[in-house]
Amino acid sequence: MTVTLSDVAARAQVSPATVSRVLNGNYPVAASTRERVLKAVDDLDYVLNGPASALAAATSDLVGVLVNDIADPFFGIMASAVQSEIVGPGGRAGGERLAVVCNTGGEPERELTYLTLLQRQRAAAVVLTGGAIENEAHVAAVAAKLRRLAEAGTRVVLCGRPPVPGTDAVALTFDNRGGARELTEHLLALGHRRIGYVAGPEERTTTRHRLEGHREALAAAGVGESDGLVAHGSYDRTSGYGATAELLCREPDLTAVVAANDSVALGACAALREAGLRIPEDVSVVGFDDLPFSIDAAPPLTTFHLPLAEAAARAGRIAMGREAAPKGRIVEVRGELVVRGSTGKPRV
Amino acid sequence: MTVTLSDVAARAQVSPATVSRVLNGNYPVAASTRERVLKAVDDLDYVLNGPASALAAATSDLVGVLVNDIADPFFGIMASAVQSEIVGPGGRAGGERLAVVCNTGGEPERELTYLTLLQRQRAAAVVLTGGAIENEAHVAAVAAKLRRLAEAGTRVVLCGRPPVPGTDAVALTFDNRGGARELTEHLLALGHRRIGYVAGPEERTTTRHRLEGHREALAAAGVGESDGLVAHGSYDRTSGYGATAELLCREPDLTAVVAANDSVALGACAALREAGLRIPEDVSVVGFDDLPFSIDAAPPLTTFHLPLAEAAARAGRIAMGREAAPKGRIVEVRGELVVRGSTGKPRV
DNA sequence: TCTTTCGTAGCAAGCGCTTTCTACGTAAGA
DNA sequence: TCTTACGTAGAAAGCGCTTGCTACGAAAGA
Repeated sequence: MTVTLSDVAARAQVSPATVSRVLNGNYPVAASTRERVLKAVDDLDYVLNGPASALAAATSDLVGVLVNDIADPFFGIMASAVQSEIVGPGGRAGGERLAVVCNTGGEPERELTYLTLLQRQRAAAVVLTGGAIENEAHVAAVAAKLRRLAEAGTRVVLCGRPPVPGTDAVALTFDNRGGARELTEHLLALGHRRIGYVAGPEERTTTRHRLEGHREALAAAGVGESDGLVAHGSYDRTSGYGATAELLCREPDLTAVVAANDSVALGACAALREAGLRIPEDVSVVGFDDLPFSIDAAPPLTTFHLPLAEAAARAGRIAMGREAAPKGRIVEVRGELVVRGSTGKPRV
Repeated sequence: MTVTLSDVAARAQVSPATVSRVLNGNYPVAASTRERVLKAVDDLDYVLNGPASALAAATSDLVGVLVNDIADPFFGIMASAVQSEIVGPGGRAGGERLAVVCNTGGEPERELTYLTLLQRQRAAAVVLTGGAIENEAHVAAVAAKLRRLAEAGTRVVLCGRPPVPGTDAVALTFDNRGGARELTEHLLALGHRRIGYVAGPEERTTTRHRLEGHREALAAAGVGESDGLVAHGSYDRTSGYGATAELLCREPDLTAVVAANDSVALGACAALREAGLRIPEDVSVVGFDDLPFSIDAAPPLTTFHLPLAEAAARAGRIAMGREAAPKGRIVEVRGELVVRGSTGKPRV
């Protein structure tokens, strides 16, 4: 019923082997023969059977991309960049690779499940994005999985995620700690002393690193930090809104809020505004990531720019073997402080 | 080297057939046997070979999702929703399906290429999101491809995309025309008469429908529309910025701008503000889609809310056969006008 | 007691492709 | 002229799984 290789072979009056070789272009075939085959392919509207091909050749053209939440532009941008780099070998028509995007929702089990599913598909490569979950058992499980994948020939690259000890997965990390430090230093330089911090979910490397950077800056400036000034939440706007309202309750006279990321910052702004506070006259706010929308916020967000697309593109290229892995297999991607309208001197 | 079914079979002292049946759970196996098999699977850390399984069973657990741009939350939200609904049959552990997200960039060839790639993978289903390209040849080519896919047993669902004649693909369409009409009616009701329109790219159904809705409203109100008031661009912020600046040049005294979508509206706001105009005191702005960030814009955007996640989730369920297709195979998803701070009465 | 039925398990034939190895004709070297 | 080499094509053996069919013992019905 569906057209197979041998149907094409029959029509072109050659053996199936020859058709396969024409299609893969990895073996010399006389021009006239090739043409005949190509014509037959066209006539019959033949499409290769991927699974059969993958089985026989023991390779696949699937590339997995693990993200926490594809609806979040932070991950969308990276997924997009990875995808644009995973073109197939030789650039042959139709020879492209397919990106399998897996939404883990930040849940450990789903992360492992998807890794197994990708292993089952014999994925050519896997790119893991976003911060990792900090849980000994889970980290060990992930390490084991990544080792298995690597053994099976799947290239593993981490993007914006800390290295996984015990594996030789390439890691492109983000300077979360340094970025947070710069952001807080910026606020301190403006004269702020009572600085609230709306953190991301606990047990996440990204959350911890950013919070650590913040604390480093405070400590370096000799500013004490009361526990009352840190609230945890998730990485979305709603959470930023709620956490900020709570912070405001605990410490009505804070003059600045450091948010875990830009979305959270937007939520924080909304909460602040609702409390009758102006930004930045009454309270300064900073985000993190510099997602596209942060420039359009009211006021535009001071934040820490992360070159997400560039980093992910590089991760994609490394995953495809089109770029050498950095020496040491680990490299930190630099970000940059972007000062916009959401920060200013504290009210007196 | 890698563990195969028969390795497991050997260890569990059963035939490969039995192992397969335990794993698929589609054939009675004695509890004691099953247990033995499961233990062997666990001991050997066995992972099924997806391609082999797909070949033998002539089915796959891949679901394609075509999007224009996964970095755009409009598509990210839909992709996420589809993905959350494509769980496998019976909810068996590891029995989940994988979402293959294909970024077409709105290019016709890439759309076809990806469709072919998904056909090659024998995808279980394909969900096409976003507006379609209006080009006779392309539409015909897509229709042919969708027919082929359907023949091969791949379920095809369109989400936010007009039906494709000549196929029986289920279509969940968005009310782009009606939404645009409501938006413009809202502006007209406020008293606006000189309304600029920043349209999306040409040859796109979404662009055309929204523009038509806008014109319908103008016509119904007896307001003439000069060509000078419409500018085309892409669906992003930058484009909205540029097009608005241009519009402002051509018609300095316009009092409202209708944008093709929220991102474009944000760009429009930026251009307006740079021209020294206040929103909405001097110029009102409306977006479309009601993406999460539009509530945080300055000022919050009046826009037309599209239930993207709900629609895409439904599309996913229909694609998986977990929900019956709507009768007629076509249904229009309703949206809703959301009035926020970016619109007001025109200046006098 | 003899058959029928049921519950389990194995055999073996593929699924559609890739690839090694072999074969064959012709051009080049001796 | 005879060999060697080369370029090209085919035969056939799998790749690792699924599944229709057969087989066989035990329970149930006659």
